[in-house]
Amino acid sequence: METTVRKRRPVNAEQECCPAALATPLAETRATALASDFAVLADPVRLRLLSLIASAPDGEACVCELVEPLGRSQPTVSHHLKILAEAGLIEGEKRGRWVWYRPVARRLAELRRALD
Amino acid sequence: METTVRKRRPVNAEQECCPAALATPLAETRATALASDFAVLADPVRLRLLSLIASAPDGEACVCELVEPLGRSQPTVSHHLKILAEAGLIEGEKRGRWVWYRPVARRLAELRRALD
DNA sequence: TCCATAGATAGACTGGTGTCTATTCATCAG
DNA sequence: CTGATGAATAGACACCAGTCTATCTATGGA
Repeated sequence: METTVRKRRPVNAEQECCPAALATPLAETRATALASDFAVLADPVRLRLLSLIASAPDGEACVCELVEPLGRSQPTVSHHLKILAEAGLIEGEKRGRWVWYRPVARRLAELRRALD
Repeated sequence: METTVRKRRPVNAEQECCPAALATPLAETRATALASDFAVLADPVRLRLLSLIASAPDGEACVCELVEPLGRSQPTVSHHLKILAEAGLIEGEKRGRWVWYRPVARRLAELRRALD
């Protein structure tokens, strides 16, 4: 598994990747992009999905493990996973009949930085 | 102005105020609350309002200064300010005919922490 | 080859949200 | 007291987003 040594970044990666968004007036385009990212997080099901995936044993979880604890239908869960993936907050990998999702730490750090 | 010495907190206030939300499976109630907070940030006008207020000379701005740069009607701006204030992300103070808004840093830090 | 199963897609329905105009409320100047 | 102005509220409208059921696609076992 190459999850941890993906690209070899220094510890202060967040400092170089993206500016603190609130320290200076946001341009409309950047505000729109940021808002789209936060909109992805603005749903309890997706937040729980993220937390379930991030806290899974190997840092990844298959869809079959996610449907039941969420209490939503399988298509609904699939729908939310797609939204998270399109936002780059998770990424999926198909292995056999199962798809395994894992969080994209860099993107989460990016959003965290935006609130500085 | 008592903005800076509001309650006297140590520097590591974020460590004690709220757990990292993604490190453990989120309970439904907490997920719902967090989602509501992110929903407030999921709008470009509100993000620009936050950035305008946070980057204003004295860390505060009156409504009259915000309407024009946003290109939205005064009631629309007022509407968004209300949403930000109800979420506790900003707070307003009426002085004379004007209302001055400033960011609530503690709340922003809280949300930042939630993405750990 | 055929069936069972994991997951994605399609389409419909409903509730919520951003925006506006019109109006009201509050504060100060004269 | 009265008029002007900064800000909030009310109500209407259009659009988007979350959920479901039904269906389709793909993979592996027998």
